[in-house]
Amino acid sequence: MSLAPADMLCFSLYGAQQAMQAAYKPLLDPLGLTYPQYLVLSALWIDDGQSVGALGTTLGLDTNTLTPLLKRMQAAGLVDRRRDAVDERSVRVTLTDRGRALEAQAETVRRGFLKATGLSPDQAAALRDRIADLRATLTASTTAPRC
Amino acid sequence: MSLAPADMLCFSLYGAQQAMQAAYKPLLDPLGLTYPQYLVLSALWIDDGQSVGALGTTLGLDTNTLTPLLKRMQAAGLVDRRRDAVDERSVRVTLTDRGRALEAQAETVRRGFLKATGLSPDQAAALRDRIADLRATLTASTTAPRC
DNA sequence: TCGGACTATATCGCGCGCGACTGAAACGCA
DNA sequence: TGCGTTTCAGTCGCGCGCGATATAGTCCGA
Repeated sequence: MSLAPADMLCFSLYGAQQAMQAAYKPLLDPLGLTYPQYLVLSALWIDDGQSVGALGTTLGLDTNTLTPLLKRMQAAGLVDRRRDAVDERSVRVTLTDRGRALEAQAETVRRGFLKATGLSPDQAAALRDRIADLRATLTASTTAPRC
Repeated sequence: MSLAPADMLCFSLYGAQQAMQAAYKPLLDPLGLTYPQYLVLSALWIDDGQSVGALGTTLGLDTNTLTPLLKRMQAAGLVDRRRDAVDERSVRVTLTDRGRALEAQAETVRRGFLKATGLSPDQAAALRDRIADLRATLTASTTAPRC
């Protein structure tokens, strides 16, 4: 009557995410980055100087995860954290020269990961959209279980 | 030149896995289980008395994760851990009555999660297979990067 | 303008994952 | 038989995620 982990949608997701991070490891280790740190940089390369909260919205993380993570990145010399002069509540996260310079390596990382997936760019985009849809549905059903 | 997290396949996976665990939370909290603990039980419901290593192969986890996890489950009265009488190196993990009894709730959990995905069983199975393929490819490319 | 509500970030505790290492038991071969 | 090798589990350290809580800054209405 029970289902084996391997037959569950949830487990495929769980395992694929771990395999994804494992695949990134050899690509990111030379840069001294963890995967979540790479995500933060990716967000800042698009839009530097975001607040902690804005980063959290982009990445789906709360400050309890982001604050220590950003402090480690600051200690590594990748970003600066400074209180906003206008609104002292918010903290602006900006790239250092070192953080900005890593963008030059990003293309190599992306190509390496795409190669590891064995997918064409179109296939990868299609699967990405399917999974993103699943995420959206799950999030919606969790945050608003009524109706 | 850079890609936003939302446009990356890896990020959709990362976010979907978090949304998946969040969707499971209201289903598993009443049972006093975390998601990895639910996976362990699922594996034991199929095949009770597995060794720690066998569980690790099934779930893609090593003993550094499993041993503390299983100890917590033992403390919660869900499983027993006993050295194999024949081979004293391996540890057999067996369900307690309490752990076995939870299988009765599993169907409710499964239905609740499927509903949260908004997918039909066929759609869920199809997506599961696609994601499992991705996982297999990623794992293969990571463990054997030569050739 | 003053006080309460709201907002943004930070802190704490705990459960994973995982790399690196340790130690004990079983195996295999000289 | 004895010793090196292999196998299995456990331990340690650290970086996430996240629920719960704290604190400081801002806003808004009486």
